[in-house]
Amino acid sequence: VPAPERTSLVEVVAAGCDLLEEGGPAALTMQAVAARVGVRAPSLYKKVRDRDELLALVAARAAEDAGGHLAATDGTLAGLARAYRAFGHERPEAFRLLLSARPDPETPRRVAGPVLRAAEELVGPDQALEAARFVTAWVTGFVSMELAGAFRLGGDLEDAWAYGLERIQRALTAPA
Amino acid sequence: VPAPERTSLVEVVAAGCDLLEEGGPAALTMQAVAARVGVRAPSLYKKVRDRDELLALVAARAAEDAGGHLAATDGTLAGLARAYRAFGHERPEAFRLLLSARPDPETPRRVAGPVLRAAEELVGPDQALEAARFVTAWVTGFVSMELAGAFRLGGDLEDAWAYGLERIQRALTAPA
DNA sequence: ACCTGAACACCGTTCAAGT
DNA sequence: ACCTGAACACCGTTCAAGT
Repeated sequence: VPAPERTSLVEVVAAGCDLLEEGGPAALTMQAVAARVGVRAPSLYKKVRDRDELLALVAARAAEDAGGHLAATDGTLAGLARAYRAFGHERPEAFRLLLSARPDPETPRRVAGPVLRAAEELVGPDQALEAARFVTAWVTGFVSMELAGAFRLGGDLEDAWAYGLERIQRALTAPA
Repeated sequence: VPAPERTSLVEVVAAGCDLLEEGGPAALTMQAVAARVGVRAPSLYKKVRDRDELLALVAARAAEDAGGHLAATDGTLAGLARAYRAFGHERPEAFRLLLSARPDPETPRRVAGPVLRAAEELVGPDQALEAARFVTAWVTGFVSMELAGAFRLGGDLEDAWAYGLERIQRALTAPA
């Protein structure tokens, strides 16, 4: 006797995203997700192999959302950097998860695309990859430390951001 | 009737460090730590309020160890960057914990000292803090992404490292 | 064909009872 | 004064039994 689904994978992943942002990874329990989609925990294993796979799916959706932020910019390095930082401020837990979990190998490629194009615009195709990694590492590190509260020596964070962004642009455009 | 201690806080924290590096945060359970120091789990609560405090102590020791790496360099930005990266390679889990957990506010200050001095040497006292944050963010981001396997577009990672380091030095020494 | 209660192993934590 | 077994609440996961 067939029985209709009472929820869907999309709904489960969405509930996971919400719980993650509301209470961190520890709040993303199978029971909490199940309760949120109106089902009991064991039913989730029809949609998902285990909690780790659910976390990976949540990370993949976070990557897509971050990619959306990037796609909505003017495409300059400064615009992309600002957008990535803004995403980190709006969804700190998703941002952190992106750096710890490994989503499927395809999604990050879509995120890296805009950065790679902006870098190529600035330094040409030969150094585009290195330049993109240079910018990405700086932004990722800056936002990670910011979110972790690791900038503890006083001073203005916005100054540090503007300083870094300006130096990066100068470093990339200056003649060798 | 008094009873002698069968372990010590230092031993407990050391066991925590080892377990963390061997199997990640999930392997750092109270039972595993207890077993490693030859005691039962409830006894740990004589040394430590809860698991979170133990994690914070492990993070603090990781910060001290990282500081040791930095202190053993020539004190240049390049040397400090290389040493911090080397620490990340030797103790990836400790490195990750440093970015997620918050150790006591005093230890990071000792880590930041050498970087701040090297930055001041290069750009003068007015921009020392911003410059130090610039370098630190880049190195932190680079190593984090490296450890997470987030550099997925091929290319040589050592090239990307050298490229970034060289650009940073150029950006900091170039005239405004 | 999905959903569920019950069960199992494991975890963090508490506490009264041992020595 | 520390250590422990037992207990509790919670978690991820499995599975036979329901519909």
